[in-house]
Amino acid sequence: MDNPALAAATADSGAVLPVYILDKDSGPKLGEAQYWWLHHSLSALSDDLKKQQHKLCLKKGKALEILDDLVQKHDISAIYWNRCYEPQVIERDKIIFQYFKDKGLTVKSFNGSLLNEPWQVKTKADEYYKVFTAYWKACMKQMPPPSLVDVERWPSAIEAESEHLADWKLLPSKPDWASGFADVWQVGEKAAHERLEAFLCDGLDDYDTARDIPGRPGTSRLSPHLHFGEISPRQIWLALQQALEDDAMMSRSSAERFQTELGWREFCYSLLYYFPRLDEQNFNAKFDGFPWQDDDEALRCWQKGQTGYPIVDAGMRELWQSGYMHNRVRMIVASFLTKDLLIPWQKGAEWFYSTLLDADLANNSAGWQWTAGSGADAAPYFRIFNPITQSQRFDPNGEYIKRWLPELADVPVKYIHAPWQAPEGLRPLDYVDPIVDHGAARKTALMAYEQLK
DNA sequence: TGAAATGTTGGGGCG
DNA sequence: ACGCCCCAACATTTC
Repeated sequence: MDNPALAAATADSGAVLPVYILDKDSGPKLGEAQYWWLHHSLSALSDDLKKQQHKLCLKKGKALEILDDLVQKHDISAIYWNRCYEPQVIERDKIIFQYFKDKGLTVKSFNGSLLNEPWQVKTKADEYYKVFTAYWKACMKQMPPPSLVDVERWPSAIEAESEHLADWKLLPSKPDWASGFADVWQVGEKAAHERLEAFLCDGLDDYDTARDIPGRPGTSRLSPHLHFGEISPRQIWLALQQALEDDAMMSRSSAERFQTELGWREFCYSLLYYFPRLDEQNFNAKFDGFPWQDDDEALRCWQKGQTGYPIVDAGMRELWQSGYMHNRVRMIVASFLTKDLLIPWQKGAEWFYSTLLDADLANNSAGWQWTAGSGADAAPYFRIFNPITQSQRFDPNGEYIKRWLPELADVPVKYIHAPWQAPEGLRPLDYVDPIVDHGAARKTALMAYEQLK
């Protein structure tokens, strides 16, 4: 456990009341798929607290009103929480902070989910960083060695009336589109740490190269756990250092690469903090004049995984069925949406947000702007992925494609990346033709980009 | 954390 | 033996 708010609360008080508030209006934004994760995560947390003779209090509604009610009913004198960084949540929490402070309560917030707070990493000119490498260099130079805080002694429990998790109906029922999730994911703090251990053991050494091969389990798959706070980046950082000490043969470049990915997460949080409209507004204002096409039909093809490009469609099916998509494929499908289809990146970000279990406002928004070319330290617009070349390079045997597109099971490897080029007899019958010609689409995109200058 | 177009080089076939 | 062409392989630039 690495929960500074809880650690401080248990250390300071004679009794604590752990509470989770589902605040749909002004709390952290939840994607549709994430309600499934939230259900299981709260269930696991509740079980863990039970083992300490504590009861998790569940409440739904406006956070301020709920807290105010609990404070009065249970004679509460202090409120502690770990900070969230979504702009609207920052605003909400500022109000809550002041409200209870004025009432004479002790109110404290803590850093539970970042290695560095956004305001701790600034340039010499006191500006926030807009280039990742400079940002990360500064972090590595100044970053304090992370330390974990744990509950040392559980004080007595305050029992409050709790709503029932089942009544919240967070799980989808008809239809149960989450049926595939449980095959792939185990939710909760314990599962998160088992995942980390497994990755450090089997995945880290080869991370540098395997991370790009979607057919292989080369990534950590920790992102949903990180998002929901089931594991902290500090825990990951320290475990990584430990693994390096324990195994002198461990690949340095792989470990550093993985650290850098945590760095990107922090960079995204910093961008969102200083550019609060990152999820809707072009970071680079030049892109405000970009001639995007609002093609709903093409958008639907992309969402359903029916573009005719196997690597794109496999990714979109993986997303729909498992609530996740491999990072390499995220870049490919995002490039396809914004450059081959010229659909605004916000539409892609929205779809990702509603379908990803790891949907995260900072990461998702920054990632989409990065691909679209409008972001901070973004890929230049003319860097257009070729879905066929990418497929050949990173899924050479079509393993990933065949896993998610069963209708291509019998297509020979030679044609798996571009089945429309197969001779008549080998062409799959129940697979669509490409909705655009990549070569032509690329030229159109470059012409559209010219208009920005 | 690209890809395509264009430029350069060097080896082999061939007259 | 020599120059010429072809073109693959690699490097550079351009989008």
